[in-house]
Amino acid sequence: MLPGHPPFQERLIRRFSALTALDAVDVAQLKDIAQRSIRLNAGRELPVQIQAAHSRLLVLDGWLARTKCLRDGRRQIIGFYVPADVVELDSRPDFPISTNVAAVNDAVLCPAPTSAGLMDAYGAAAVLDHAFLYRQVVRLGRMSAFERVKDWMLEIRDRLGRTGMGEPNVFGLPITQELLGDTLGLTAVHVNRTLKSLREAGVLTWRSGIVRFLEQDALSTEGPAAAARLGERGTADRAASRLLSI
Amino acid sequence: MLPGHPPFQERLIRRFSALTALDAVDVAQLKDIAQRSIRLNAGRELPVQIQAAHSRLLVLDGWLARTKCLRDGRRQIIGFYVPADVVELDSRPDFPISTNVAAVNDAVLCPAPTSAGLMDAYGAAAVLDHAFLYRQVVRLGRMSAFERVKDWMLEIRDRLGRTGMGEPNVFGLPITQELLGDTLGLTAVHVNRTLKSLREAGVLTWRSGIVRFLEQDALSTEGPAAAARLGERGTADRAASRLLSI
DNA sequence: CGACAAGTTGATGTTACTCAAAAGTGGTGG
DNA sequence: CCACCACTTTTGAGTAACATCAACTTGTCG
Repeated sequence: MLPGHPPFQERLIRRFSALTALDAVDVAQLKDIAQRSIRLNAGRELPVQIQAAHSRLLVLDGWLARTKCLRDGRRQIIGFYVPADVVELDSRPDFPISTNVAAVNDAVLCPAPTSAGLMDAYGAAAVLDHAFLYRQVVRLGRMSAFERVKDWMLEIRDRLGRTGMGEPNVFGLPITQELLGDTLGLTAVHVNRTLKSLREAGVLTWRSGIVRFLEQDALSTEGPAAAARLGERGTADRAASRLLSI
Repeated sequence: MLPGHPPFQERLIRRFSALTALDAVDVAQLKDIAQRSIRLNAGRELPVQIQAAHSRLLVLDGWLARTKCLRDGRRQIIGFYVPADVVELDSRPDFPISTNVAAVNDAVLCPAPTSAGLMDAYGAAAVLDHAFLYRQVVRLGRMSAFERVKDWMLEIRDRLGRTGMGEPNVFGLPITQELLGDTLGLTAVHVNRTLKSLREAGVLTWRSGIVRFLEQDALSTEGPAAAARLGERGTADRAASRLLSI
């Protein structure tokens, strides 16, 4: 655990308290999870027997990634799991797509306790994760490399921040540029060049595992709301007629 | 309703029966939904009051799209809802991203009945939809335009096929090339060129709203399973060392 | 038929990829 | 402590894929 990071129990309590009201039983369960921990070394996939034995795991420490590799070696990282995230393991073998969960660095997980308040929190966390998946689709489908990296960094900053990891505009990012490329649909080389241009544009720096946002207006790549109908099209400015809310 | 398509009650029963065992009550509820139907004209967004009043809707007829528009007018279609799909409406205003649901063509929906068996089916459908979202991420992040269009067509063929819409390799596709471009992160012009190359490659044709797959091996753009660890890398062939299951 | 949306094609521009190599980083053992 | 190794980051040069801009054609519906 890095200095400046709260212990994992505190991170879990902080995060789930923000999602739902926890009672004494919920908190007691969270404080009691360390002994059932599952360790996963960097690069290792979550073993099948673990996935079969549990439907839901909590991330206590380390980062994990949900990945999909095509048979020619191309890899897509669908998303990362950071400390205090909930890993849902309900996938079936007969799926339209099968993915894997692997540890990005040495990670510690545990079976998710099942008290009522915590179950509520898992539900809320699942809905949030779903929204992040939407955001990932928008990043990949309609953003430039520059925007993708910036938007992803903002997302991770916020996700780490809500468990007390990192200051408002500084956080530790324990992944390689290649992994970021596989997340954002870019090559590692292009990620590197994009980081350079983000640095030169005064947006952020990322050195020796620490990301610093330099702008004060580093809030969002999105903007104010507007409204339009699907398929509607202005005769003059087509783009302007399609706006929707952020 | 196009000729050759089963009525919507039959489509719903067919689809949900494949997801879970339905009893007489479930079937009766499905047969009784027509009178509560919600009509949505092509291009119209799902009204806020409908989203507030219901947590889940069933698509009886027509296609809908979940969209996200950036403030400069770029639009991403996150996914489509086709007849017999379940639209979950649990998003909150304070989300990391806000999306809209709009009708692609004249559509009919209804509030989802809540018998026990159907609730099971909705859960299974939600898990499936989640997997399709993963697939969308992989398409956008790591596939060429050619592969994206082909893979998406296969997905839609399968999704329509399981409710009896369309023959094994022929189905109606009631959208424009521009909408497909907004789905696959491409311009309408490039979608058009890609369709031409798919035609010339003997993969599929799409004329006057009908898609026909021409290959008999049109099963999947993915392939056999392999195994690797995140971050592992062969000294000789890096790509080959990263394979994972389909 | 006329009007408008959708599809098609060509020419050109830009973004990101590929291949290649050098320089930096961290760990490990002599 | 240093040498070595593997990995990662960085930069350059050339290329491929996709976007953009601008016509023109086809289809659809009144």
